[in-house]
Amino acid sequence: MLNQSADHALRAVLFVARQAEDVPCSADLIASTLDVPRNYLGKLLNTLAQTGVLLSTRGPRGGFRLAMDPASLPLARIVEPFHRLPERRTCLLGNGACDPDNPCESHDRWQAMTDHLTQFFERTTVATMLSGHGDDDGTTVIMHRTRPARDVGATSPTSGQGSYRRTGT
Amino acid sequence: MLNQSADHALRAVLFVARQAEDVPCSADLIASTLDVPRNYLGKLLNTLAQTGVLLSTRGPRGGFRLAMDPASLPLARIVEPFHRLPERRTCLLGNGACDPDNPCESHDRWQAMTDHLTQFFERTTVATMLSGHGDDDGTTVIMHRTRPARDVGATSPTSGQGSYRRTGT
DNA sequence: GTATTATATCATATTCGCATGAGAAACTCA
DNA sequence: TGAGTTTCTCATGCGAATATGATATAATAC
Repeated sequence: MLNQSADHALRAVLFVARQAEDVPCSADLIASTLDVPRNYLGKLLNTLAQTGVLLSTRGPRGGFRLAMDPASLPLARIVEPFHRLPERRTCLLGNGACDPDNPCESHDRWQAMTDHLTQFFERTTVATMLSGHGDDDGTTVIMHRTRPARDVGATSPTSGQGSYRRTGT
Repeated sequence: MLNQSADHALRAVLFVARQAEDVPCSADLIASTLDVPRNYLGKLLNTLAQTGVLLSTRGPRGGFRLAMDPASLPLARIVEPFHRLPERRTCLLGNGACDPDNPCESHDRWQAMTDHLTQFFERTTVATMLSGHGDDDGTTVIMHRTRPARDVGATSPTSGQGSYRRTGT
């Protein structure tokens, strides 16, 4: 489904999101909880911090915490740096035999499937994932981004220094 | 979406399925058409033959043809030897934190997504993929298999020696 | 300001999917 | 039977993803 890096990243963020907001999780804690090699996870957490998903603080009582409201954080934002979601342009028969202007017989069916997949990652937020079992349809669209915005930087959260208000829960 | 091997395999089978039934396609032809390295594709075609998806004949005018009615051939059957479809048992939070008896908060949502994906491959047949654009719902369930049956061997087709009757078209 | 804790970064090892090449085996046709 | 065609099989190369280890850098607490 996802490659290992994306999988680790997603699970790490969900873990961090479940903790109290202002208590950072150390990479050590996350790594041992998820049973992922320490240094390897460190690198993943690092890129998550660079893409503005997590905030990192060094030193004692340091660690990682969410950089934004989990209700505004689609899974795609977490996953994209590690795992390319399928592109709309080419379908199964790819190379020349199929493009949007001159689609092959299989194009529509294949694209319906990949679209479903892509939209799951784009529409599902961290908050949704933690909101219990799937019988409420909290999967409202939060943001539509066509391509990964790589240079997001630590986008300053809505209300001051890393303290957003949790909406639901 | 799929790894390259599964992708090549799928496209190769679709290509073969589009040809006349009794004229085998040589690996050379398929490879050049799909723009895939000859020997690499050969190995893929070989395992497709071993899993009973294709029939291979050697010698002049030899090559590969479908081993069964395309309407009875779900994409999963083609893809499984090369690409593991997601398993139902473990979800996102995997390792111990989540199992079917004691699911995590994210379990249902994640599983709904993976189920959708898995069912696409299990319910969509080669015939469906070639039946034109996706507005008819020809995706009726053909077979339900929970785990890959690796030792299928060349399951003798329904009506004698490799000559099935094509249903639609 | 020094010791401690933790992230950041670099260099390197390992594993696996992808790919290549050469030769063996099987089949057809003349 | 022998030449030609095609799949089959084995051995090997290559590169990216995964993983490890050591050191540098930053923040806190005393």
